[in-house]
Amino acid sequence: MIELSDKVIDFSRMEKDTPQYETIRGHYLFSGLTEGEFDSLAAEVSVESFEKGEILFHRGDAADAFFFIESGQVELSLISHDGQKKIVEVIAHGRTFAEAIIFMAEARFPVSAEALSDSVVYRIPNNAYRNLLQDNSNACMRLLSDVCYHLHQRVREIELLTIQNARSRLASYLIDHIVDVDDDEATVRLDLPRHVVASRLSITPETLSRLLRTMSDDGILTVDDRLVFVHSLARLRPYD
Amino acid sequence: MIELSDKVIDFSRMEKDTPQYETIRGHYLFSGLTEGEFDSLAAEVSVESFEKGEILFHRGDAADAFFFIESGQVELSLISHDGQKKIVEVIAHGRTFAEAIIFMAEARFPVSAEALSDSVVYRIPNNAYRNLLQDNSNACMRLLSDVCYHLHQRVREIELLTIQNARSRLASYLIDHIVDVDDDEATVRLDLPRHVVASRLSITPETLSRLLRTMSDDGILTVDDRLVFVHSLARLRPYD
DNA sequence: TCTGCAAGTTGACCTGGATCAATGCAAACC
DNA sequence: GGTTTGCATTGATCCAGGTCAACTTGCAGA
Repeated sequence: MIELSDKVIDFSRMEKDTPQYETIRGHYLFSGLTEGEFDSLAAEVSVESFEKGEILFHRGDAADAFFFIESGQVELSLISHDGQKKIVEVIAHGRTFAEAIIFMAEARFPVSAEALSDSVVYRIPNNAYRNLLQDNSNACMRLLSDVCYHLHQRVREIELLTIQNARSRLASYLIDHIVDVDDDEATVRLDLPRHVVASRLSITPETLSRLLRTMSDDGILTVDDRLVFVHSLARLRPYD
Repeated sequence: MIELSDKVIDFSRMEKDTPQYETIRGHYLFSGLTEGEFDSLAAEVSVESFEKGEILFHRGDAADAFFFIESGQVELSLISHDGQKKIVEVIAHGRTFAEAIIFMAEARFPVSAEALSDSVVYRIPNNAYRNLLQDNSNACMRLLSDVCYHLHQRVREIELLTIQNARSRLASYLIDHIVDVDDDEATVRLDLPRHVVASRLSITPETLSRLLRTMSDDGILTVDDRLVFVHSLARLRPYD
């Protein structure tokens, strides 16, 4: 980690009316806490900056904290012995990640995390947060439903990987990233570089390129850099 | 569901010193409850019997309860539009399933459940259990770590599906089902029919058969019905 | 004992998507 | 300006694993 000393703020003394404060305070993991609870937690939070490509942690590292992204993007990935990488998820501003390890006994990160762009994150110690939950069943329930949501997302991904092919997975991805719908047409914004999208879909960049090509040739959609105009949602998903 | 009336017991009046009572009481989701809490929960639990092949629920059904298996086996599966089925998990005696939906707002089962053999299950209403958690942070924490465990299992499965091939997945499966190790040798017991194992590994029965054949031809292992004798764990996993 | 019927095996063949390699192309740098 | 560097596209080829079909085996029921 590179300490950009002028950027690293002392979290516990953060002004309470800044947008940064508002964002994290509004996050569902913290919005249920009282002012006092949050302040005591804030005293233990540290702020860290990472340059694009820097590793926040490796899979298997001891996990004693989770993270909130103040700015930038972080990819969570799995890496095989022969160097292959699969991006499980990309987390951006205002979201937390690795919060599911708060409750693991012998906690180790199940994925690796790498900054996709220059990023600033808040590191929140598991202990500190866990102590707060001890007598705050409200926050406890929120965390439970958060973790359950993640669990279902993973089940959905397993479904996409096993009983759907690359073409269907791309269709699902496009539908998930629609920014505007008009009846059977839609506009999709790909917020990530092509090779990252490909990895999320567990395909190669070549296959992604070819799939978009053939869909485009078939008149189903038009690609303009990171914008995709879907002309027929019906034809995008033949089944369902 | 077939009501095998002579088998369906009134759970709330179950004798407290039966093995059935001991088993469910010892389950981590219930062991943290006081006698009184458990009794009030038991009043809402119903007992249901299913014959082999019967469906407990379909994916997408409204989910207002989770289950504890008293006897038999239940498969959790995903089914695609064209009828393909992928078995996500097989649950047997003494374990719960679908407990992760307790906290979903608009709760729907993310998978389908079917009895693999004749089974007796206890149906536990979400509401009843959730109410107990409200002021029992101990039980709450247990559930949290349970759900986190499942989440990590799913992440592990995604890893196996994306960055490992069929051969490696089978190796992992065999290693997970070892019943006895002796240095570099091991005995594995396959507790499920071949085609179920295949589905769990997201391969066809044909491929499973062929993989075992070639491993057997290579002298890595010997297959005797549902028993597999691994002669070299080292050669089973070339990497790792 | 015969007669399904479902599970498992084996062989022949096919195909979706990976791999390898060449090219384009834009931003970043000297 | 030119050069480097890294992502994206395209074509040619390959292969793991699926599909289809034939055959075997074991067992449940009449």
